[in-house]
Amino acid sequence: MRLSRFALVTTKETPADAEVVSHKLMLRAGMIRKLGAGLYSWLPIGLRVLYRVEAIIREEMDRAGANEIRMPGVIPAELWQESGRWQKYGPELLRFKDRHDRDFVLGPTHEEVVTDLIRRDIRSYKQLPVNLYQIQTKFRDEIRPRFGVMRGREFIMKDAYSFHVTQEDLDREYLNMRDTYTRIFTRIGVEFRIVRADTGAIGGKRSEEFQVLAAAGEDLLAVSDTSDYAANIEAAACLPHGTRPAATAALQAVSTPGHKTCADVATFLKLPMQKLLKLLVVHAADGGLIALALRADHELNEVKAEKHPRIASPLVMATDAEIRAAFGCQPGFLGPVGCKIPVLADHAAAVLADFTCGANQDDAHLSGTNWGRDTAEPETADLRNAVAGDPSPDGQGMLTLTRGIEVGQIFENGPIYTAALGVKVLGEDGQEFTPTAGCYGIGVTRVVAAVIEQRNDDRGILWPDAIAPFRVIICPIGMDKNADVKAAAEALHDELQQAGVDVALDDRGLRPGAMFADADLIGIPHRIVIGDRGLKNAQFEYKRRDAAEPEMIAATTAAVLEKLRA
RNA sequence: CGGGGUAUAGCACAGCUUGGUAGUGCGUCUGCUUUGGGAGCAGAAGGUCGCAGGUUCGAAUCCUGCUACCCCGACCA
Repeated sequence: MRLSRFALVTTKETPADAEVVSHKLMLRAGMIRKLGAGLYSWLPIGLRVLYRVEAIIREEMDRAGANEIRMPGVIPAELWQESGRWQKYGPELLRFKDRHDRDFVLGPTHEEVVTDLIRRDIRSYKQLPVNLYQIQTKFRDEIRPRFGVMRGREFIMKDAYSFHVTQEDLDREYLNMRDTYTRIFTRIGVEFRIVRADTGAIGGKRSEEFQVLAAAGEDLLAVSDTSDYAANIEAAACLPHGTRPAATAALQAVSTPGHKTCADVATFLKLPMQKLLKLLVVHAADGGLIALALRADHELNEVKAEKHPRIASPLVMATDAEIRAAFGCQPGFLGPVGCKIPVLADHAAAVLADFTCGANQDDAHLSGTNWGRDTAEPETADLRNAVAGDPSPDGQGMLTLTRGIEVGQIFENGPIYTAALGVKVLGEDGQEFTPTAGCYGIGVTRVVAAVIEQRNDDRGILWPDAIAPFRVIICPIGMDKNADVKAAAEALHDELQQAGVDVALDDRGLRPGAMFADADLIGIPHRIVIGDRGLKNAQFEYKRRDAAEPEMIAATTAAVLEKLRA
């Protein structure tokens, strides 16, 4: 490819609204341009990277026995109503009507559509298992799109769905996909970690995420410092540990006028947050209210709360009015003593003794509070987010927290969608049964951003060879003035191309500094500089993008190929 | 959805407080010189100042409404 004919626009300056490195570099390198909030055009240089990522995914999915299909992005609402997600899925689901006033959604994921496909075409157990995948544009009306392509509203996803006769076969395919994803991300050349996950909006039982470790990541991960345990904070269990010390202090009212927040009360009473108990009030599963007791320094884990049988799902926090009706005071002064609604205590909160909590009366707290003595023994549950230093749930080591970018997730859905859509297949025994299913996603556009987050320096991107827009760039110096340089550069370009190497020739006639700056910014892994200086000694200059210094090599295509192979 | 902010040339910004006919840098174009890490000089093009109203002799500037975009938060006990 000759850069003079390639639509490439790089910039020295970064547009004001880019915050994270990958977003800045993608804009500066001319990979993407923004159209609207969370909506991006992919320009030639960016598209090349995207296609390479897609190609690796296709190869590995096909190798794993999956079949590529393509479903529509626009889906009739009926299917979503049938699965129940028309109601369950929140405002992230973009809904609209056609000219006949019929409801449609812009697909954020395609369980319903594939399941419908299966329902129509799969008649016999002999047609199973089957794994269908597509690489397609999805739309999710994110609350807050940000970080460029990392959290866009429109994005490209590889989504795969498998259907099985038995749970064992689903387990087999789940592991098959786990291996496939491992191969995909390894080939792409990014460092990742497989992490236990919550099943979220998709639903189902077993699930793991593929996380690219990066400081800019939006997900918090809890990782054991000794074992291989790793989980998304949403799914990291906090097991009960420690026992409650005996009560020593007497229950005592303390005046805390206007001190509503935990931090405020702790400072005012000169107490550590760990000795303070907070009460959050949420809607209960039975339609009433339920109070959740947590240590003041801990955070409620909404995912865990939602799953608790006594708590309403989705989680709804009580309003100030509801709290006043139930407690007779404002939030900020709530406590378990004399509490008229059921109390569910987090394991860590339940082992507190002599703690301070709200007095259920405005401007007052209670010190020296003890479970069992001043209140009933609370029912306990795991309700909080793990924090650094917690024991690892597998009993080995301590948890540390790090950030990650979720680039893939695999699920065992089980029969939820097949049952909801009434998929019936004839079994070996002549009886109808409902197949069980799994689904497996990769955020293709996000992978591109995640790789950049992990691989960049102050000059630009450092692409791994596998997904670089070009593997090698030729920078001829003074090409327009020097016929030898021009001839050598063009010959090398043509010969590399014939050898199947994806090569760019910078024939734009720029000054050397500008050429080098662009090559570094765009992140091309290998660079050949051809100048009359080197040519006199029959030499090219070769530099790896990540090497400190260039080296001189013989001015032959073979010598260049040798370097590319290394 | 709540809070905050921004909107002026392709990009980044100044000008607005105190109303008077729109500017800087980068980029782009032309010419000459230059050519191993984003060149120098000279010249040039490019703006309905987000949109709609209002105030005023006069509005980028003041007022009202709208729209778009960005940031923070959505755990608060």
